[in-house]
Formats: sequence, structure tokens, C-alpha cells
Amino acid sequence: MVCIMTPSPVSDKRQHVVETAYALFRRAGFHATGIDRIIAKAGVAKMTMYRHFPSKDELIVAVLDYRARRFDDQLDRLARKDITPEQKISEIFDWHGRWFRSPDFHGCLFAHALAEFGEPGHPVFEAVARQKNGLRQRMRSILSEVMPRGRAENVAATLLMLVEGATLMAQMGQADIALREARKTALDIIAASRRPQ
Amino acid sequence: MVCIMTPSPVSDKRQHVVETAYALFRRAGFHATGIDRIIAKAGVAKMTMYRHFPSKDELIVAVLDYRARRFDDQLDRLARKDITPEQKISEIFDWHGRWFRSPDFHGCLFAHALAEFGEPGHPVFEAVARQKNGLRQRMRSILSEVMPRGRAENVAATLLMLVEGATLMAQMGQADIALREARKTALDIIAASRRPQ
DNA sequence: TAAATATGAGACAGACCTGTCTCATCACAT
DNA sequence: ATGTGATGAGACAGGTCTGTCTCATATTTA
Repeated sequence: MVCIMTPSPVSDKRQHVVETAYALFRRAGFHATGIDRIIAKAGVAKMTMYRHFPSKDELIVAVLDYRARRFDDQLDRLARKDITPEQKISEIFDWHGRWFRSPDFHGCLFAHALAEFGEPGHPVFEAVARQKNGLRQRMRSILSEVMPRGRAENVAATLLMLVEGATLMAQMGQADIALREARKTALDIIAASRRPQ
Repeated sequence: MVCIMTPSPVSDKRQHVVETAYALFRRAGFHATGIDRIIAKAGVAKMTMYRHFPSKDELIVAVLDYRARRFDDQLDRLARKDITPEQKISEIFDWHGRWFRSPDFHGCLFAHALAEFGEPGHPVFEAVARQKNGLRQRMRSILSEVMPRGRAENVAATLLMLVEGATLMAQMGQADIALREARKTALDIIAASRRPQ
């Protein structure tokens, strides 16, 4: 006989804790947000939370992974469009621009996590590295359509730096010039490295 | 009669606390580093610290300002060299490269402070903005020698994004490709914007 | 119906947090 | 010598932190 556990109530609580913690972490940071505040806002007992996440660190990792999944889902939709690689990169930058201008923009949660958990080997550090390398590989595979593999690797690293730098500038209130110049620079670099058709 | 207060013992203690706090903040972050740990490592009484800094936030600002001053001093030495603007920018990137490779590199303290104190108007936020805008204006004034003011402004913003992005990638263990591509991109942008002599 | 599971509510421990207070000591200037 | 200010040492308050524990209650499955 196959035993199927009911996932709905379990996942509901767990997911609700993750989303509540996400909302608090992004505003106040990780160390500054206590477990008590999270469970109070989520309307959940402390033991319910600790049954789903053995420690605060693992809750943080779960929040980052949840956020990375949402991030990937949105960019996957862009990737499926039937447009040129240049347009795809441009859309990635535009997507960031809309994010910068969204109300309640507080900078990149992954960069913030790296600031508070900067030890290589720490689970949070690894979660951050996963997300950033994921974005870099996403751009690299887009670029591979129009330039050699080695160039795509290097250009993707440059585009990642532009994105991260723009995000930091946006958090300091300079979203407009940051996004404009970052996107322009990105397209210039691609044009200079593009394989002639 | 002029009353001259003896500044040596006062400043010594104060400066010692600042440097000790700096060493701890950069490794463990701001919220995760307690006052007790700072004064224990500094070998200073708690009241001595609180007499110099009314609160932990003001100590953090003092640490950031101290760090920004040292940063500026080092780059001032580069700026006084009799070399071309391109060489000056290149040296700024190389200086960052040496920083990335230095033992005990933990990323940018200012970016980390922005992660933990992201509210505009907060004294820590303002200290971070001062440092980042200072670096941007430093590069802008270098660029102004070889391109119109408006272009220098935009190119400086791009270079700042490259520097910040490279710093983040360096913290994730990819210092080499980050610095190489960032510097190359920076020089390409300058070449494309340079005013023909 | 009965068993198993998930949850709520909250006490509790032990540690750490920021910031204040007192009192003794020490260096130094007049 | 005497007073003044900086400092050391540590208690203290009031709060918060993470994580564990117990017990009662609901919900679902067999």
C-alpha cells in the first residue's frame, strides 16, 4: 500500500511562514528580524515553525530558495519569447528597472544575505552563490547564440556585474541613471562581441 | 589664555575602539557583533566607549567614516601621479584587484552596511552614500579631462557599477574574471567616449 | 470511532543585547 | 598638593534572542 501524506495543510503553513519571513527579512535584514516577530506576524506557533525549519538559518535558506524560484520563473517567461538574444538581455535589464521602481524596493535580498553570512561554506552563502551563478548562466546561454562560448562566459560575467552594480545604485536612489547606463553598456558589449551572421 | 586639551589619550582610546570595531564588523557584520565583544577585544571599559560614541549606530558611522578616509587617502596617492586618465582608472581597478586578493577579504563594508541599514535617512545609510558618491565623483573628475561633462557623469556611473559588481563577484570567489572583465570593459567605454585630441 | 498527525498557546532556559549607573583609580595640570 | 577629567571594572535593568518543552485542541485518515 502506498502512503500519501497530505501535503496541503503542511505546505500551507510552511509556505506562509516563508512568505512572512521574506517580507520581514527584506525590510529589516536577517539578524535584526527575530523568530518571535516572524511567528507573530504569520500567526503561527513557534513550534510549528521549528517543526518545519530546524533552525533560523534553514528558514533563511528556504526564503532565499523560494525567492530564487520566483525570480527564475519570471525570467523563464522572458526566455521563452521568440526574440533576439539582444532583446532578451535588454528585457532582463528592463525587468530589473521595473523592480527598482517598484514601491518597497529594498535592494537585492541575496546581496544582503551575503553581507550578513559571508563565510564560504555557510548554507546561506551557498544559496546566494546558487542564485547569482544561475543568473550568470542564464545570460551566458543567451549570449552563446551569437558569440563563441568563451566570449559568452566573459560577457555574462560583465553583465552580471552591471546588474549587481545597478541594483546597489538603485538602492541608493539612483535607479534611473543606473539602469539606463547599465543596459546601454550591456548592449554595446554584446554588439562588439557578436559573431557576424 | 588658551586652553589646549590634551588630545592624545582621548583620541588614542577612541581610535583604538574604532579600529577594533572595524575588524569585528567586517568579519561578522554589524548586528551580529555586540558591544560587549568590541570592548572585550579592545580592552576598554564599556563606559569609555559610550563616552566617545553615544550609541552603537554612531560607532558604526565612525567606523565607516574612518574606513572611507583611509580609502580616499590611498586613492589620492594614485590621483597625484602624472599619468593619463586611462591609466588612473586602470590603477583604480588594479587597486581593487589587489584588495580582492588580500587575505581576509570579506567584501565591501559599505555595501554590507547598506544591507543592514537600508533606510534612507538613517545615519549609516548616509555614510554609505557619501563613500559611494565620493568614488563616483573621483572617477568623474578623472574622466572630465578627456570627455564632456555629461558623458563623464554617465561613464562614471557605469564604472561605479562595474566596481561594485566586481566586488560582489570577488566575495563569491570569482575575483579574477571579475576584475579582468570589469577593467577591460571600463577602458573600452572610455575609449568609445574619449574626446579626440 | 479511533488513531495519527498538525497545530496553538505559552512557559521556560540560557544567553546575549544596548545602554546606564556607581565607585575606585590613575594621570596630569595648576 | 589638589583638583579635574579620563578610565577601568563591573553590577544592573529591561529587553530580545534562539531553541526546547509540555499540554490541549483541531483535523484528517484508517
